[in-house]
Amino acid sequence: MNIYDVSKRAGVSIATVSRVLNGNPNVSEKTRTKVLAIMDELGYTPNVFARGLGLGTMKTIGIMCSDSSDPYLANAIYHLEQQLRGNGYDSLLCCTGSSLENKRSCFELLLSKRVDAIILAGSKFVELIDKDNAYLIEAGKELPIMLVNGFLDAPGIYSTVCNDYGAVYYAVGRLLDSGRRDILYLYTSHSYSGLNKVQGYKNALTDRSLPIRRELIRQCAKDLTAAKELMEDMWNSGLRFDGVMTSDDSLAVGAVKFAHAKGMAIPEDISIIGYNNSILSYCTNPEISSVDTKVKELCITTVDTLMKVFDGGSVPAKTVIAADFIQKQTTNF
Amino acid sequence: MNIYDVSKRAGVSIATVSRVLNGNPNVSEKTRTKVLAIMDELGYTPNVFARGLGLGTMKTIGIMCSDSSDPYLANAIYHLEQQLRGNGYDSLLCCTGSSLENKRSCFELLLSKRVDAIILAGSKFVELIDKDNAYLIEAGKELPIMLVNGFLDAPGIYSTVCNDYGAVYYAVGRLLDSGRRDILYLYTSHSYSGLNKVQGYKNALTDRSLPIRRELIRQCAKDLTAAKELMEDMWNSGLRFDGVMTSDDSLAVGAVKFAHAKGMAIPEDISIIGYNNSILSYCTNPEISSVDTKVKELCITTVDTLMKVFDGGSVPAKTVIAADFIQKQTTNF
DNA sequence: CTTTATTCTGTAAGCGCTTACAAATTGATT
DNA sequence: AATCAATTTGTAAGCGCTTACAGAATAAAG
Repeated sequence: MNIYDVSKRAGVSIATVSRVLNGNPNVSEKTRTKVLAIMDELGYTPNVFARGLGLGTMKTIGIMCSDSSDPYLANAIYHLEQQLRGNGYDSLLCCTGSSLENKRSCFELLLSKRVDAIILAGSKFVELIDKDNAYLIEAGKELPIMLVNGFLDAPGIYSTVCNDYGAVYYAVGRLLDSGRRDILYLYTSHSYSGLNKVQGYKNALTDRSLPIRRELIRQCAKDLTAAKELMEDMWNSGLRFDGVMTSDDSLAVGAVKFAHAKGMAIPEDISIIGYNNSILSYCTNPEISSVDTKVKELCITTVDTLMKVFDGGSVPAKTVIAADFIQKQTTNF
Repeated sequence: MNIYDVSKRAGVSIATVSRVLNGNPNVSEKTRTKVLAIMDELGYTPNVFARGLGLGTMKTIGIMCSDSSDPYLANAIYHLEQQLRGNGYDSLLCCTGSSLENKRSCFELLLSKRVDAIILAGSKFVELIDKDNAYLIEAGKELPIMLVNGFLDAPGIYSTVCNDYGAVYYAVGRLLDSGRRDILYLYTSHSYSGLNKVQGYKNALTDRSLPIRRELIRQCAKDLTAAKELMEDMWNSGLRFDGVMTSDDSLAVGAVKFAHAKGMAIPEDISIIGYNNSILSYCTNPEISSVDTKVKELCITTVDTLMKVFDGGSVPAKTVIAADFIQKQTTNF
């Protein structure tokens, strides 16, 4: 069942059938409806490979993420896929894990599959593809590259980011203004957004003429138990804090566990703020106040931007989405 | 840059280059290494579209799931993608949501993309594609269909399922044997696995000559709050229970919230058992005892089976994976 | 040094589609 | 009725690859 069968049955040439297939306007209304009817009757589906060969594209977008089972990324993937399909594009998914080598090979895989664009979901990408980003910058010349929560200033590379700096600045500011003084900052990685977040933390302090204490800024694996244990270690070594700002909800859950273990009252003895407002922040008791990073909006914007790029429109290299602070039960300001 | 360039540069015909590309043994070692060297030198990547046209396949598997942001499915997708890529296949992802219409159109989309097989992740599929499954059964004649946690007895359709019946039978049995008598069973849907689970619950009772009380078997939206509120309604209307078995961790989290709200001690006043042993079950205090459904193993088996199908080997229509009960803090038997 | 079997390589015909270009049809204008 | 422009259609040449088949080269055997 191919274009020949349709053309024969409809009494036209394959060129005409192809034109109908591609919405070419140079087809009389009469033949168009006729051909469409035949296609329907025969249950004809154009062969995507042949189509791809001719057109050089298969309307497929590559999505790369480190780990699709991370609640935040899982959410992003869902929304990206929905938006892409809504625009007639398919999603080729690649989960890279965290090894640089794997990231590279996934990227090349997608390129070899001739995807029309690549979306890098998650901020841990940019700085890991390679040191000086030469690799990504080169790729950006070949096809559009969309960064979700990452930024790289180069032609063909477009970013949609959340206002992480502002979100943390605000949240930590509220903690400080409500009288907290020793605020621990736990983060998972020094990614693009990670750097912005920590800067928000620092500036919230300095803008209030408060000192930045390096011992209160700590990296931690994205793991409930790791966060809890790190805090216990810190506490047991004499360090004190009455507030915790985190770069991810999972760390905040660990903080709640820490507080429970120590018999501390939340938020009276210790305030805790999560990040991403994922389902995790709703599971604990008390529920964790968290920053809603608007994943859905981020994804919609990313895909919208991509479509504009395809249409040849001029689009901003970077779009910033405003985050929301969601007050739940681990803060009381 | 195409196969011609390579052949010219290597001083051989395109047929020979193609043979090298496809690992055809009818190439002398000398020419093979030479061609490979040239490919490498030129950075040649075969055009997948042309390849697909010639071979009729692009080594791509379609993965369908209702919602990739569900923790369980997100995990499944991750492992499926990893396994598939490890076997040289790409993953085309489609998130269908729950509407039947959407499921159908996703399925047809994947078919039209000429994927080599379709994996349906999540048990809510089989019974929703259509009433009598005629649709799926028909598709199974065209290409392999793999069901993860679903079952349908038809040629070309292969299932990998978790022993849900046994898992629930065991867990509820332990609750009963530890003296609990009024065990609430909350489930999200009457999917294939859903039916098996509830049967496990029932048989655990009847095998102990205990009555099945219909008012203790309740459906509930897969939502923390919904579960909590349902339980409150039941409790407030006078119903009493000292144990809760759920078909999903999210419901169990809701149960923990209910217990907290009522000031009940866990597990002394009420035992709670989750399902899937997802990260949610580790977030609460106390942490929720849960059934580990071995997603990774399930996915590995699914892909292994698929590869065997491709190789033409005879494979069982259904493979069962044993679940594990993970005792944490919401039970004490 | 033939002859024959074996291994290796090249030729050319697709795979199903797109599209430039030419040809045919239609309609408007004189 | 003849002319020309505009619209619609068909022809045929790719797109880059695979593979059946034929032909060349090599090796084994006489």
